[in-house]
Amino acid sequence: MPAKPVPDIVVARLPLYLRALAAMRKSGKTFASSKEMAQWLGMSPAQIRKDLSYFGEFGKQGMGYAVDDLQARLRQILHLDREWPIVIIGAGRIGSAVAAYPGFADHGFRVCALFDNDPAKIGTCIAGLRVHDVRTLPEFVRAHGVRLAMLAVPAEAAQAVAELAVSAGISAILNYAPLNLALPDHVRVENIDPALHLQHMTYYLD
Amino acid sequence: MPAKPVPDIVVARLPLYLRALAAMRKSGKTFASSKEMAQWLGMSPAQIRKDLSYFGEFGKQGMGYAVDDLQARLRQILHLDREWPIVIIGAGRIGSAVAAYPGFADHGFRVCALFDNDPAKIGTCIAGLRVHDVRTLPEFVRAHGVRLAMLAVPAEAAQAVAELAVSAGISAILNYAPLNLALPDHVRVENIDPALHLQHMTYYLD
DNA sequence: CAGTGTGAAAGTCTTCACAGCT
DNA sequence: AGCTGTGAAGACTTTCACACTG
Repeated sequence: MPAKPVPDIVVARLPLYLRALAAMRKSGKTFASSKEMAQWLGMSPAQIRKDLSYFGEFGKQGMGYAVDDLQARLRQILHLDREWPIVIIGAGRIGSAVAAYPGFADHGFRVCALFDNDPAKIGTCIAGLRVHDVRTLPEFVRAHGVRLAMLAVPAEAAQAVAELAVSAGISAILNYAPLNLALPDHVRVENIDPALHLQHMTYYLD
Repeated sequence: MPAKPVPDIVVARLPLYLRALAAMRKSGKTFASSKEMAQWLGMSPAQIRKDLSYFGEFGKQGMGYAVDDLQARLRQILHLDREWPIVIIGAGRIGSAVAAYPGFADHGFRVCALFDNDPAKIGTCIAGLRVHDVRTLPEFVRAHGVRLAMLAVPAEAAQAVAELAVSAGISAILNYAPLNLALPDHVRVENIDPALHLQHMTYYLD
């Protein structure tokens, strides 16, 4: 759809717009201007308009954007107009916490299984989900057409497990392990590391 | 120390360098070149050199950087040469998971208390930590000189609780609630939202 | 008019490429 | 030879400012 290539940084902001729109909707608004959304999100109106303009002309002059409409368009653009199955690899503390987090289901992601290599965990249930042997991961991923994985294993194991996942068909990984995964270019990786954020913030203290 | 103002984006990468150095050290190296670190981190050597040059000349020509030395310098720069007490606000699923995560202590952060407003939780222990009444937060923060907080309350409550924390002396917040906190400029806020990352990645699927 | 969409300007960040040190 | 530190170039991002529209 986009005539010109869309910068990744712009794509990264679209989910924020979706979040702002959800808030607008909850407060009963049917139209939202770039200014209102910008205020809610703590960013500039111009940036929102420019970002959206990469994908089309969604606004009405003098009115702003129709909330429902823009929400639907953004969902299409982000491929959120369907349900995405996800697997969680690693059933330790982080994996369990992530599995129990309801915020994914709310956004159209369905966590459908956990994987671990610890025999003591395999076969048990965590947050209502069965823990499978990680060796059965490829089979499971292929059978269910899973594309997304959240990786919550110890750093030492992460690279090998990630490669296993990718070879089975996983093409996007949300990585909680504190290292850089080296994977083929066609695989998207995003990292989450709270410790990194804390270390960043202490720079500004004192 | 820095003669020229350091871009925030550069500060954000320093913890990554610390992580690379820890890995180098574990594998017994005493010197690390920008090239080696860059490879480990998946970035360019030039960027590492430029980033470090904001803070001084730490490298030895022809050798690279002395691992231990650079590690110590970066720790100083990031104010990680001390222990930082942290409070966690919100003892629900996320707060509990974060409290149990050992990764903070490993990096010099000491989680020292949890706060909640649910009478059923107050007084109990989670991950070995007492859950306090959130109304006693200001008192606690002042008494212990806490500057850092992790915020893990429902979105509706987040802004009010954040203001309470800031008025008590908190000056940096790691926010897990899915909204933009509006706080005075002197307060640093960083956000963690896994759902946002997933929504970002699905753009590139199919 | 209020508010979009957008070129052009300004600002920021990354990479290049090379002098200079060990 | 090998690698740092760094101006200058290049790439990317944000902001400005205004023509245009319902």
